[in-house]
Amino acid sequence: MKIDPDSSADFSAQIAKAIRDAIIAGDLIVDQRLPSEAELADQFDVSRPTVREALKRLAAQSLIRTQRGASGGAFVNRLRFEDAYAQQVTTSTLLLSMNAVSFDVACEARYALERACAPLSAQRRTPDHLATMRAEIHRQGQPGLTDEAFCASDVTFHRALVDGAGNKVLSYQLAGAVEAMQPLMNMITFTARSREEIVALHTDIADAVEAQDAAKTDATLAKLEAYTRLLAHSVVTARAQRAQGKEHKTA
Amino acid sequence: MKIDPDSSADFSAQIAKAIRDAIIAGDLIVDQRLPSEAELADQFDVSRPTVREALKRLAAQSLIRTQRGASGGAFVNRLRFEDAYAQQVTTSTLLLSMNAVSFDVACEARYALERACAPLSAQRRTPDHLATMRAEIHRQGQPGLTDEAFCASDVTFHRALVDGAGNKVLSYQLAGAVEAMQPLMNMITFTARSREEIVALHTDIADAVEAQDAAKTDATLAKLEAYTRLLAHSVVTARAQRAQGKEHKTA
DNA sequence: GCCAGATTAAATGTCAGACATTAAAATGCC
DNA sequence: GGCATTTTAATGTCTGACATTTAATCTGGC
Repeated sequence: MKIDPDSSADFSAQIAKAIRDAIIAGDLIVDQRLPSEAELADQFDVSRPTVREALKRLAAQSLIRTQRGASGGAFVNRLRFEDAYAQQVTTSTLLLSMNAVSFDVACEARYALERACAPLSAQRRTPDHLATMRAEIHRQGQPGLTDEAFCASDVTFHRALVDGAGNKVLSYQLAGAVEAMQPLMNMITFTARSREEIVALHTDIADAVEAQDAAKTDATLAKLEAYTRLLAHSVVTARAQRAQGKEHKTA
Repeated sequence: MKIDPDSSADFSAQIAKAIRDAIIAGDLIVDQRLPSEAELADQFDVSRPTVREALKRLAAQSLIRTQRGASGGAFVNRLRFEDAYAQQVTTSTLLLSMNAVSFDVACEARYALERACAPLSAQRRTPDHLATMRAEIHRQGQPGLTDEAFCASDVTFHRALVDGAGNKVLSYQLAGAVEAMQPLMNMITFTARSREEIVALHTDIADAVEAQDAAKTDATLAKLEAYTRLLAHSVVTARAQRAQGKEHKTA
């Protein structure tokens, strides 16, 4: 592992890349200890602060963990699904907000992926998953719930549906798609009427999943997607009308 | 934004979190310049190296970029889909390899997600996507292709299929699932016979997508998934037999 | 011989100050 | 007014030191 002093990239970025590549290639295995910062500084012929910057880059990606004290150091981290979830959600959320992704595009992606899980979930869901779904449906029906709490419960409901597929890779991939939608969903005002409608659809989904009816689960999810987009569009339309009203006033 | 000197976490981790949260909350907007390192060091009451470690953490997640020189500094980065792809692929690859995810689980997730895209792709694919798919099919039929090159072409083919859906969010989510499978796929030895079979299925998919036949696209993908798993299982079986053979010898 | 407590050592975490390098902005000259 | 030069403000890097944490080691008493 060497770095190029003439490269335009920072030393710390080059060192981080070298170590990252070694981890991906399997040259460094899980729980293996890296050389101490001083030794790495010697090896790469840079100072310790530079090495530290590189290690912090890797720590930010959960690729290593550090431990203080004697027999401490930096260790290759076993990347856990839970760690990856969090990063995925952050990244997905920022992607949507920073790239002006429309509600329709995000919604389409989310439901397309979720419908991919539905047949598997109908087949394999456990009583636990069903219980979570029922509990969230009940919560969603309670009056006095804020829109944010309603959205959060919605996320939990859909995660239970996805987790029902019993495939950790799928759950991981979907975590981003479902949770990243939340800020967009929060723009919607959920009236008593629309909550009623959503709770009814959620109930249909839970029933279909409980009955292990993949086709009905899929069909109901399609309905829910259509209804969600309808709600979002009505928000946009209302907003546009208000804006036009203002325009008339100022004109 | 403040940090807690009594917290068990590093200062640099706390500072990174504070800035990251500010970005997610929208308090810092895209292309906005952060205070200089010296100013941040003053604000948080830490030294400049500590601030730098925090900034490197954020840079590793592509949340900021830095520029040298006068009127340089750290700027909030617009997180691009391309940047996010790369991180997704790295993370997904490591997740699979470090958590001993079985071929079946990964394969199931991948095809479930891909089949979610298929109907949309059949509907919206452009001539460009079809051309890419045809070109890769042609390459896959050429003799003398290494297994690695065959796999790489396979990835390109499937990415064209996914991109055909014309939904950047879907493409982003799928990038990880498809590319992360590559190391697992590379375990398979593709015989002339199996390549022929795969090329035939790919051709069927391209035909179905060109004909905008969503049902047939989906059905053929299902066949391809079944065949891929069959190939993988035969590898596992062969390996087990060899192991048993050895056992007999040594016994 | 064994265990509890004190000591030591090795590592990361943090700081201070300095210099090098870069690139934009200000300046001055013609 | 335009071009070359200088200034300046920022990041990138280095050195050396001290603080803190933690495991291993040593030591003394029983």
